[in-house]
Amino acid sequence: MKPVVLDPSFFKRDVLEVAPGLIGKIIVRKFENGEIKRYRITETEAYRGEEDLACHASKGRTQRTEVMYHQGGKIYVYLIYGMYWMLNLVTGEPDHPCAVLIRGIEGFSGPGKVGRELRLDKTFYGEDVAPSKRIWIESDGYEPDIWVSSRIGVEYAGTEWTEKPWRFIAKENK
DNA sequence: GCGTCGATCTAC
DNA sequence: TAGATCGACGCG
Repeated sequence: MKPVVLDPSFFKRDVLEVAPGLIGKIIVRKFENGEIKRYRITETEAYRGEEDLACHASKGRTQRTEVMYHQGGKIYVYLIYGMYWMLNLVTGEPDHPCAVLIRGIEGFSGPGKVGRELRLDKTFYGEDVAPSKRIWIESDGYEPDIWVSSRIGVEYAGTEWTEKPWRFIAKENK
């Protein structure tokens, strides 16, 4: 099937639909030299609103979390441990601060490696996910079976939120 | 202003 | 199992 660019409406749904929906989709990165690379998404995690203590928005609306309060289809990046840029895609309607963390793409397992491969930096913050920009998503109709588990590295949020089955992995990849 | 810590990865 | 490395956040 010929790849089609995902419509912005894809992201304006609940993050618990978008996160598994992104598994098997293709993330496209246009680099500064014009080179375009495509990577199939193999792993995602959902972060869902202020009540989700693992979500950065649980701290409220700040300069850092601002973009999550916008409508779906924008990029939320942040620096972690002083060296890794995490790639997130904002989902849902305005004032519902949710985002999907891209934890893995084909050939690169782990969100830090994803950010490094895609050469992210702070200038991606708030950018639209669109072919006119540097990052967008395509579908070629491939829909792998999905494995679900709890989220990684969010123990600080307490067991209620750590145990949510909000991590999605392409089964063949596992 | 200052201390703490993090949605990670790598090497020892 | 600890170190890299720095911005956001909380406290004062």
